Amino acid sequence: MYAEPVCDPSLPMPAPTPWPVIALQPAAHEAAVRRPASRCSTCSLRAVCMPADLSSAELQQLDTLVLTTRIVRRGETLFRTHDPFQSLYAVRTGSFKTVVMHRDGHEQITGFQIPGEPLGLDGVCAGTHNCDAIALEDSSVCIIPFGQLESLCRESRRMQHHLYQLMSGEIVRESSLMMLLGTMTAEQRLAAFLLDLSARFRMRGYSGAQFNLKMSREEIGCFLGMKLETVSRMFSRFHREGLVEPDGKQIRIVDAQGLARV
Amino acid sequence: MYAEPVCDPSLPMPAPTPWPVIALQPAAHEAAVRRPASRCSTCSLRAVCMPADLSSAELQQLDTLVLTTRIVRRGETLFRTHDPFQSLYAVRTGSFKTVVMHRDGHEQITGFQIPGEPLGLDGVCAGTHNCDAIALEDSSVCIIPFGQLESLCRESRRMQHHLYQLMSGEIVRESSLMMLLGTMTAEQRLAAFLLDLSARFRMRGYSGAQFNLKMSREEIGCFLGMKLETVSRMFSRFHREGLVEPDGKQIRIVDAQGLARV
DNA sequence: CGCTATATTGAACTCTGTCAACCGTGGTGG
DNA sequence: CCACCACGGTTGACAGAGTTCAATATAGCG
Repeated sequence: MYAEPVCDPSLPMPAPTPWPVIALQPAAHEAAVRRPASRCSTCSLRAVCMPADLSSAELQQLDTLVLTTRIVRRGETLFRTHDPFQSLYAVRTGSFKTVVMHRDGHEQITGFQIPGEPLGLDGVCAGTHNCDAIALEDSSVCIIPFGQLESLCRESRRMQHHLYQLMSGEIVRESSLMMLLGTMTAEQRLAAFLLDLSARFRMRGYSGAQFNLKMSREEIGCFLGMKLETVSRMFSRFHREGLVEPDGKQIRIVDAQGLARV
Repeated sequence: MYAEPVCDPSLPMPAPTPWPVIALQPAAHEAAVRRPASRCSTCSLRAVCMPADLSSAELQQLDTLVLTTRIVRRGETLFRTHDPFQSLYAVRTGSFKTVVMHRDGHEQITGFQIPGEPLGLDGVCAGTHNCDAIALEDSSVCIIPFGQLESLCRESRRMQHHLYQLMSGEIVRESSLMMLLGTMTAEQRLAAFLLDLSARFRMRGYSGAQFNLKMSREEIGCFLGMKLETVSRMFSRFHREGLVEPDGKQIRIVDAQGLARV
C-alpha cells in the first residue's frame, strides 16, 4: 500500500546526476559554497520548476543561466532580510522555511519549501530580500541570477510567462494562507496544512500518504498561527480520531477524506 | 491642521481630465460598461501606477495599451473567482475589496484597493481569477490587457522590471498580512490596519490623519481575522485611550505614535 | 418619516495561550 | 559504558482573549 517513496533523509532524493559545467561568469557576489550545477535540460525536477513545453534552444539558454548550486547546512540561512536581491533560487534537495519578523522579536513563518519550489521571489519588489530563508536540513539550491533571467524572459515568451506565473502562484498561495489564518480553527489549520504538504509531496513523486516533517512542532505552530502545545494537542486529537498516525516527525495520513471534512 | 484633502465621496478625487481616445481594438470579451481611457501620459496617478523614469516612447506605448476604463457600481464585481484572466486593472477612482472563499461559505478578504493600486495579479498563475473583486463604492478602473502588456514588457526593460516589482510587492504585502494574522492581537491588528491605510492615503496625496472607511466593520473584521463586534470594541478602546476619533466611517487619527506602540 | 442595515455594548461561554510537569531521545563527557 | 543534560514533544490545569448571542442605538436610504 505504501510502495511510493517516502520523503526521508535516509532515502535518496531524486537529485539529478552531477554533470560538470564550466562556469562562464564569475558569480562573486554570492558568498557561499558553490559548485557547478547539473544541467536544467537533464534535471529530473525540471517538470516542477519549468514550463513543460520549452524548446531545446530555450533549454540550452537555461543551461547557460543556471550555472551553480549552493549547499546550505541545516539551520544556516540562504539569504536574510535586507540582503541585496540578486538571484532567485530553486530548491534541489532538502527543505527550507521563510521567516518574516517584527522588530519586537515576533516571528512568522510564511512558508516551507521542498524540492522543485522557488525561493526569493519577494526580493524583486524592493531589491532587497524581505524574509530569512533557513534550511530545515542539509539542502542544496540552484542559483538563478535574476538579471540574466530577465534578459532571457525578454527573448523567450514562454519563459517570460512562466516567471509571471510563478510569481502569481506565490500570490495565490499566500492568499489561501491568509484564509487559513483568518477564518479557520486550530484543528482545521493543521488538517489543511497536512493535506497541502501531502499534495505537494505527491506531485513530486513522493508518497502523499506518509512523509517526514522536517520542521518542529513549534515551527508548524509559527506557520499556522498557533502555539506548539496546540499543534501537539491537535496531532493527538487526529490520532484519537483515526485520521493520522503520527510517529514523532514521521506522519502517516490514514484518512485524508476525514481530514478534509474537519 | 487638516488642510490636506480628505478622501471622501463628496470631494473630488484627483481624477485625470477625460481625454477621448479612439479604441484601436475591439475588446469584446470584457462584458461591461466601458469608455475610452484618459492617457497614461497625462494621468495624475501615473506616479503611483508606473515607474517614474519612463521615456516618452514608452509612455506612448502605454497610451496605446490602456485604451479603456470600466465603471463598477458599488457592490458589483469587477471579476469573479474562476473568471478567465485577460486583463490587469488599476483603480482610478473609488475602492475595492478582494475576497477568496471556501466551499463552506467561509470568506476571507485579502485586501482593499484604493486609487493607483493594482488588481488582478492573482489571475496570471492559473489563467483564471482566484478571488472576487468587489467595488466598495461607485468606482472606475483602467483596463490593461495582459497579453499586450507582456509584449510591451519584452520590448521595454523598465516596464518588464516594473511588472515584476508590482507582483513581488503583492507577495511582500501578503506576507506582512500573514504576520499580522498569525502573531498579533486584535488590538494590534486594527492599529496596524489604520496605520497602513493612513500611509497609503498620504502617499496618494490625501490626508493620512483623517479618512473615510468605505468598508463596514464586518469587512474590516473579515480582513483582519476577527468578528465585527471585536472591531467595534477595539475602535471604542482606541477612542477611550485618545488614539483615534471615530465618527462612524469617518476616522481621525489623533495619536499615530500611540497606535504604533500598541 | 420610517424602515432596514450597520454599529455599539453587555454577558456568558469557548477556544487557545500560558505555565508547568513529565517523557523519550540523542549527544557528551566522566 | 552509563549518567547526565539538553531538547523536543506530550499532557494537564487554569486564565484570558475573543466569539457568540442578544439587546439597543444609530445611520443611511427610499
